[in-house]
Amino acid sequence: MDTTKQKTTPRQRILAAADELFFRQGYRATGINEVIARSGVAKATFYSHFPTKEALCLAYLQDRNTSEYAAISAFVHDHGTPRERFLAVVAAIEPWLAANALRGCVFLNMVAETPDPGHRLRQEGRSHYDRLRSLISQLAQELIRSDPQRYRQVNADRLADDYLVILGGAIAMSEIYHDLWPARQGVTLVERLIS
Amino acid sequence: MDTTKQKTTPRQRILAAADELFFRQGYRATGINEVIARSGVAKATFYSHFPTKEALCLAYLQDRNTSEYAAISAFVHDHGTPRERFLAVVAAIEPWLAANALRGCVFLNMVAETPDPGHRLRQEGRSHYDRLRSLISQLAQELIRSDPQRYRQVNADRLADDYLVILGGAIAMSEIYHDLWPARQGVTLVERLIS
DNA sequence: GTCTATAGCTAGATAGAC
DNA sequence: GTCTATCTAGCTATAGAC
Repeated sequence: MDTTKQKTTPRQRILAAADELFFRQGYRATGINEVIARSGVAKATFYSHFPTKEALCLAYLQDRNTSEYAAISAFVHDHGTPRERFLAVVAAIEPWLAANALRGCVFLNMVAETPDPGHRLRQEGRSHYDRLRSLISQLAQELIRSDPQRYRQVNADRLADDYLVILGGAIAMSEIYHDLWPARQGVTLVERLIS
Repeated sequence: MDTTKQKTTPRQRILAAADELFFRQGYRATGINEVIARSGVAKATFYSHFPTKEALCLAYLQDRNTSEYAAISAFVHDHGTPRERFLAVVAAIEPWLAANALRGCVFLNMVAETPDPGHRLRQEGRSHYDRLRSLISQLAQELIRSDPQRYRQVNADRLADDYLVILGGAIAMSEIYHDLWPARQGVTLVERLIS
């Protein structure tokens, strides 16, 4: 049943239901009827907002892309020093995974269900990690500028590539083991990158 | 019985078809009828070997677990020095992903389609990475023994945890980007672990 | 073992009354 | 916008003739 308030628009309720069900159960495992039932809209209303299930999924991924980046940006900028901000991206993984029942990354899970590399649903995942990579690269540059002598041998872009691999591994292995130790291991690995 | 008359048994053909289709398309996206058609067996024959689709999937994952570990072990032992053998595990990722159309890891993809942490299909993935972790830990111990002075501050188990996160990230990010650069980045990251 | 047929269900998507 | 009814297609799994 629908627990959201009546003041939300049908579109918002549909997207909220899709976000929860697609994330928790997976895309193919979730029927469109289930999304409709949970969002409390009529079937015709759903199809007036989204022509297909895939269109809904794309909108869901785009919303996730925006909201997750906003959340991680906020988390980063809650930290003071350049070193803390740099580490904050990977440090954010552990609480985030814990709050999401260790279901891993929306985009990694989506890619697993979407073999075609050119598919629009996959592109959203690439976009997500590209934005994270840009953020990390920026933070790396700030870090280098904060102590040019110490980090004179460090290349920001190369560092961002390393960081991204560790970040992805922390998420993927936490999902495999259904445990937070890989997320914590990821933090120490990134710390070592700049030690 | 004379097994030379028929080159492959129905069970082998079913498993070969499942391996290709489940891996390429995903588990839920693949219908059991498709598996049956491709394996060239009758429907009743299929159900005499496997009671359910899920049972087939479990057998497929178990076979993959065995064959992939055997392949990576062989690759490792083709290398001479302890350092080369240690690096061989992550170095094997790039050619392996290339040979598998960058479809990533069977077990990571399976986990994405299986939310329930206690599900049998998920346990096979944990088992796979546990075996890799044991192998890496062994190779780390050999490496340390080969030059105790140089590696006196290295802990084999801790090193294996780090290695596993990098390995997982190399695979996951290669799948996201549909590109081999994360796999190559993984090699340099592991090299840095022991430098 | 093979083949066809089909049960029983659910999926995504549409139509019509209100 | 809501509701019910329905279409077509596909799914997993079973049954029966050969």
